[in-house]
Amino acid sequence: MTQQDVQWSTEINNRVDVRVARTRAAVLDAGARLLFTEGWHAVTHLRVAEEAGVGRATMYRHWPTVEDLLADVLVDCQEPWEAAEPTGDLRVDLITELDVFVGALQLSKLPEIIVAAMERAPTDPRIQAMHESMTRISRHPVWTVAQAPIERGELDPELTEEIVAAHTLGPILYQRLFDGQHVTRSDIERTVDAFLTAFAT
Amino acid sequence: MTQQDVQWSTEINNRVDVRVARTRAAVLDAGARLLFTEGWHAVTHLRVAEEAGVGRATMYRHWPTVEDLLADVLVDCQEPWEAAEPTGDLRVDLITELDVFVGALQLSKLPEIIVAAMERAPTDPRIQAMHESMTRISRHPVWTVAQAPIERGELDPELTEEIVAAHTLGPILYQRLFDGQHVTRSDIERTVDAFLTAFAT
DNA sequence: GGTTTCTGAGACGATTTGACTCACAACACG
DNA sequence: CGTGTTGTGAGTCAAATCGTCTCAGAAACC
Repeated sequence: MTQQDVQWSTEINNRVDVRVARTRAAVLDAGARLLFTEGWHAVTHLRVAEEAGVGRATMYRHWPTVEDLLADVLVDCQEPWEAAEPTGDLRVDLITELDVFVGALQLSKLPEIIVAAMERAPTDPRIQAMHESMTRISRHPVWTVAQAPIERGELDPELTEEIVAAHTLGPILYQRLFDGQHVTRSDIERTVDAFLTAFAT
Repeated sequence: MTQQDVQWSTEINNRVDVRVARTRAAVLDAGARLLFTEGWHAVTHLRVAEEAGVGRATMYRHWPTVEDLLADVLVDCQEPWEAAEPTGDLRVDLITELDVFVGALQLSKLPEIIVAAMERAPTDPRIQAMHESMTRISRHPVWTVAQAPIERGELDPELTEEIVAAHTLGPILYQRLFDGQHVTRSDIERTVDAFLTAFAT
């Protein structure tokens, strides 16, 4: 990187230059659009610059490498995970959470993001970190719901966050990734019931 | 494709030219190596040619596009799925099959292959077909084992191949893909027991 | 041993990649 | 509201890559 490290300091006095904000927004938006329509190999400086109506040089100023760009795009297009209100009924709450999960899988392009991140994760620590954070975020809701029943002894006390995730998110994700088909309400209920039957004490 | 379609007909009188075989073997081997070490974006004509010690022109002769190349690499590095001898004990047989599955996941770079295939599948019908065949192959063993008990009424008669796969391979694959950690014997047993508990009649 | 045919080296134009410059417009700040 | 600062776009540049093609030589086939 011969060019000066941070000439446009992004924020001065805690204030972001309007132009910078505009550029970033346009680019990240265009990047996400390309990622979802053409796959992650379409996310290059050139393509995104064209798509965003932004100069190519500007791209390189903000994101020196493709990894910088892709990492930002991935972070940006992660929709916030709205936590559902727990009713106290474990079965109902699990179904609700998995419903949200499936919604995210279907509406947003989470599978594409997951795959893109997984592909790059081995080589890029930033994306690896993002992948881990995504994993954590996705399993947090079901773990939160399951935690109390475990402590109360209604569920197998051996259960860990990883195991709960594997047996609730796992089957759902498998169906979405490999069968491609829509994950239906009854798929969710079957998964939850199987989990409860197997791990209820 | 201006160059004549098949000048080296690959086989003459059902016999493959030794040189062709050598080249193909070297290239597919190098391609797999690159795929597993640097990810699938490293599988380009140039890189593979260097890695395999083969002329670049030769690459283009055999595999005009990157998709041709990658598809062949993927097909080639799929190890044959040796079917285990069923004992008749459902639990034992399922554990055995999942053991084989986990072995394939750990030894071969199946996850990398899966991810690579998934990434390209939407754009390339050949890779999509390969992805589907891979899916079919992977779930065939567990389905075979589960089928008889279902017919005998020992397992939920509603069970389909997709559902069985989702609830056996799903959790295992999730752990491998997202936790990255080694899938242990007890993980397999837990998965099988959960499945049996949930779906035994 | 003669013929076929596969290979490697290299050349080629076209395209892509990063890096850089510079004039200009838009912002921030007094 | 004017002035100085700073991000931006257009465009240039060398280097690398892509896909194609030619050609001589080596090696396989018969």
